[in-house]
Amino acid sequence: MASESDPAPSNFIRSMIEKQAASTVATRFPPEPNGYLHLGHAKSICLNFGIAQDFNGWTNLRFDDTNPDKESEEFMTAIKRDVEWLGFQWKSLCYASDYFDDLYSCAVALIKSGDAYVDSLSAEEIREYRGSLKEPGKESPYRNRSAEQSLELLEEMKSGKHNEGDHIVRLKIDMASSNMNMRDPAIYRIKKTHHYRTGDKWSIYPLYDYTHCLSDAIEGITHSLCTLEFEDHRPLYEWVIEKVKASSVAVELGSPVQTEFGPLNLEYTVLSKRKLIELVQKGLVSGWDDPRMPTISGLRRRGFTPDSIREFCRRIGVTKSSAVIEISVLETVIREELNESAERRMAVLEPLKVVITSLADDHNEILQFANHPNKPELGSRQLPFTREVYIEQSDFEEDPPPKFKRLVPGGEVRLRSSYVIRCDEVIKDENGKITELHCTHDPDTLGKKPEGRKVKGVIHWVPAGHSVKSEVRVYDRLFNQPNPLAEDNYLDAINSDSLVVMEDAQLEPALASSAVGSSYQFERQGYFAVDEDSTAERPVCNRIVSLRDTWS
RNA sequence: UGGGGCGUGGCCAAGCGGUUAAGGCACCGGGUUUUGAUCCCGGCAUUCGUAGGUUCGAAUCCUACCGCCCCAGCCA
Repeated sequence: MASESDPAPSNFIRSMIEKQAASTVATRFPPEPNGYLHLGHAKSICLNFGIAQDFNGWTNLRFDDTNPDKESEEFMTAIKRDVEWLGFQWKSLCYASDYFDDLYSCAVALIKSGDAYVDSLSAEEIREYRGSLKEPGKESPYRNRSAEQSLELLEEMKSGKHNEGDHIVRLKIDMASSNMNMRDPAIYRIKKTHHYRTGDKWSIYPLYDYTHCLSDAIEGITHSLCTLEFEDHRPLYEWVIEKVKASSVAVELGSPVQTEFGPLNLEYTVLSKRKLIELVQKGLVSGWDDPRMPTISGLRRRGFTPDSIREFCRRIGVTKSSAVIEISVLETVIREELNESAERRMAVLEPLKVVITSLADDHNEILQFANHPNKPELGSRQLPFTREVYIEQSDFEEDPPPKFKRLVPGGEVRLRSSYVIRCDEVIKDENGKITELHCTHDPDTLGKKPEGRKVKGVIHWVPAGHSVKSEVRVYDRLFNQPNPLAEDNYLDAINSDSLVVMEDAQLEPALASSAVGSSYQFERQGYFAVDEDSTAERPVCNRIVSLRDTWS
């Protein structure tokens, strides 16, 4: 497992910073509070906070709250929790809305300097005037109206005198630019929505391209790291800061530099907030923290740890290409961590009763079980061995496939940390369904190999009268396609078997009072975490990940 | 035939003119094992999208071509 001493791997951003020998490295993680954080954000968080840490700098958490239609306090709360849970501390908690007054002053200054204007074209007209990828746009007839007139209209927009869509503030750049972002981008729109933080003060809200760069500059961010899709926005980012600096506004601005890195893509899932919102809203998952979701909260509930997610981010690297990461990378990081740290327990997910006829009805032999096969310091626990036990249905086959090394009629198998048993009789009901097995045990096999023969198989079990009935939720990938977006509709690729509930699982008694969130290895099956749906009478466990399986 | 990016093994990814082309995941052996787990040992790119060129020497420099991604929200 990765330790704190594992150095962050080299990447192009770190190399760049090393060459710069900058005095400070100031970054920010700037989510819009319109949803929950997911693995893609984790990559950005680890990059932004990690790189600042390593260069003795700092990182702000900034909510990009410029679109009150979609944003809420619930999301801000969840985001803060997730960043902290991942193990990072921000220097300042900031909000783009903190800068609304400054941003407005800057807009006034840009109008005065002739770098912005109020346009009164409709949205459709603006789209037509914008031209296409291959054809230049046309200038709005309002583009050259006087600064005084624009200022007057802006003031009216701000005070709510106009309806949404009536006017808009645009930068005056170049309608013929080959970069669409430079064709007089909009920077303020009328929106008469209550804002969680600023209330009803504003009836205009600034747009991303205008807000983000200035927010970075105001906070003194040195390295503004974002994903590849914003590459085309960089010239605009720089243009805005330069023009505002050249104006006479009394807003102090630093000189942030935007650098873009490749977004994270993970097989068998989707990592776009819009689509995750859709999954939640359509009820295709139980919520943002559904253990199948690639959200931080979903992974946490599933049983992933902050360390494992940070290690995942370390392993995938940071480059300028859009990587598609195999799911095995994620599975491996949590397996590696839990293999070291998780205590072993026995649990039978689909029970089959076994009667050991060679034992007395009241046989109750206390056996000792190591909590970890390679770590004696983790201690041991006791488990009674009784006449009736449960084994896994899949550990018995009347007609076994080749190389099957579990229990078969007339065959022997080792009950884990206990005795070797032989299957004497298969009991079935009138439908031919196996209801129980009658076996005999070899009393001379506790802690030693049987005489004169080899028993290859070892299976897990629980004592029938002493086990705890519980619900075990076996999760699988949410989509059945490596790339759900390759479908016409990605929802067609939803895996209908992504959750299988084992209603009759039997846990060994030591698991009865496990704390919510604690995780264990259920021997031979995988790693499981105790879910928050657990009750005192009925624990609920989530399968985090199966054990590696080179047989089936 | 608008602009911006990216192409190193199945998936990531180091590499920055001289290395036998790191490492991880995956996969394939073999050993240990009372978890078909773990652990251990071994294998896994004569080659860096393709074709030319520069150079004593190229994944690294140049040229052309090919492929993939992003951009026409009053979203971020």
